Amino acid sequence: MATNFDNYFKSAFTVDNVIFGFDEGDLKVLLIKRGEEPHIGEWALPGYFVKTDEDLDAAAKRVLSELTGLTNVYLEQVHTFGSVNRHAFGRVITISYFSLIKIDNYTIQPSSIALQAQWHTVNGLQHLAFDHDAILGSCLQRLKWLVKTRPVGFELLPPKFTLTELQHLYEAILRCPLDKRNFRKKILSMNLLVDCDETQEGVAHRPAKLYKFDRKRYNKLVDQGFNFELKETPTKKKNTVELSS
Amino acid sequence: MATNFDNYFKSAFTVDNVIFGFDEGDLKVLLIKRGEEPHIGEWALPGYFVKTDEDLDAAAKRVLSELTGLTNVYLEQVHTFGSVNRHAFGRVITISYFSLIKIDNYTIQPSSIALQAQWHTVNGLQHLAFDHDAILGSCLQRLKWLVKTRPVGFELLPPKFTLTELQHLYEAILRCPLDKRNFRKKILSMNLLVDCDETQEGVAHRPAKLYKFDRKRYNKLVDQGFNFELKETPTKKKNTVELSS
DNA sequence: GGTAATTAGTGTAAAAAATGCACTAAGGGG
DNA sequence: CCCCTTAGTGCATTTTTTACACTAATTACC
Repeated sequence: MATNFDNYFKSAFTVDNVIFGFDEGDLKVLLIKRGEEPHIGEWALPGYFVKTDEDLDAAAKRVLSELTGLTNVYLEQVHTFGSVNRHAFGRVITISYFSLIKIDNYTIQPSSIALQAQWHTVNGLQHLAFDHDAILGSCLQRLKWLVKTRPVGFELLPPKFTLTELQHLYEAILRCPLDKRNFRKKILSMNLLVDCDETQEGVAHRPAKLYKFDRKRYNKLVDQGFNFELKETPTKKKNTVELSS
Repeated sequence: MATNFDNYFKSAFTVDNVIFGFDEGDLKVLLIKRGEEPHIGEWALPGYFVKTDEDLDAAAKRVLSELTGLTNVYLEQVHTFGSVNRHAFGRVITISYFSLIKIDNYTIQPSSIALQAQWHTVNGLQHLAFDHDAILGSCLQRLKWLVKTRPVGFELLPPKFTLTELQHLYEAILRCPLDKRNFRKKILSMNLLVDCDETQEGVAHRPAKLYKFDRKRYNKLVDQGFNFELKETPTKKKNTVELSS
């Protein structure tokens, strides 16, 4: 199909994918070291050009699966960045996505993109190539909002997990401590977890119960428009507002 | 600047702007009647191609000001739509924005875009050109979320307004009735409104007090991370969840 | 085998927020 | 002057949130 837009400015398009994982109590993001100019040697978000006949979501999925081999992953478009000078070699507009993966499932795929892929702890990350700091920032903000609004945390955990692991995940994303009893009460009251009738093994303390996420029930509640909001409880801090002045 | 991306697919890209207004108790959106193929004669969102040296937000602002003459308007990027076949004449990726304007300020600008611009009540709108139904839908959803989260409603009202007008605005956006006493309590407790010491004129009933939005105080509270959440109160409906099965 | 160390798991009371509800007040129109 | 219309106001009940400390189960170590 020859386009009729020959007189209009056209731009190259990429997708950049903020791939989140959770390991050792920390929120991680998968970055690749750039092997070419510009920004050679700097860490960057995995991304690639969108193809002629490819939908945007499909491009994001492709980037993810080329890198990790995973499909069927939580993926969401976040924001589009298109400043005139964001790429030194010409105008490139990028559509940012984030995805949530279970880090255990991740095995590096031999591919051109993935030559230098590595997980990085999100907190305290160095400067990234291009405007990827801003992209990561906006995805983090979205994830923070999402986790308070929908029970997506499960996407980042192995199929069976303990409530403490889940709490640590929430704490890592929200970056605030939560009260154990209140957290459990709230999570369990949603009835989204199924007790596996199993316990942790190989730990040097009382083993915790393992739970699974009940996706069917979740989908049902979503259909009913149920509100999953989870309010944070930054222990020992009042959230009062100055009404004076 | 000659780009280095000659080997990559490039696409034309546009911004589409969902311009919301509020009048006669209804949420409105400004649409234009297409004067050319494809979709000639259908109603569409105002939008235009982004220029070579133009940032995305700037393009959205340009579309808005060419059409309405307004600048300094609430504007937010929402989502990018880029299905391969969304435009019959070639691939066009569009970045959608929405803006909130005070409908009184709107005077149609003589411009090529605006030949056939008209306000339409959002509720019960007919089919729009291209995928503009989906674009409008996502902007509506975002507005709904925003109005519950931030006091942006004021952007749609004249500088001085009554609490009843404000309530009707919220009801129009959220599409549910609110309790008058609870709504007023909640809104006033945020201390964002200033009593103008004036009342309505020319109404055939008890005149209402006029209020102004206190933007300074709002900015202050935003800095403090204050939570403006306003929960809806769909009168006489319990929000209980089935815990069985 | 006993004890120390470590994390799991549990309930209640107080405070804050949300909800439901109905009458009086003020002005214009006839 | 009465009627109509919308403005404006408070309280009691229910629900949600918050703060908080001890016992239980297991391994490691001596």
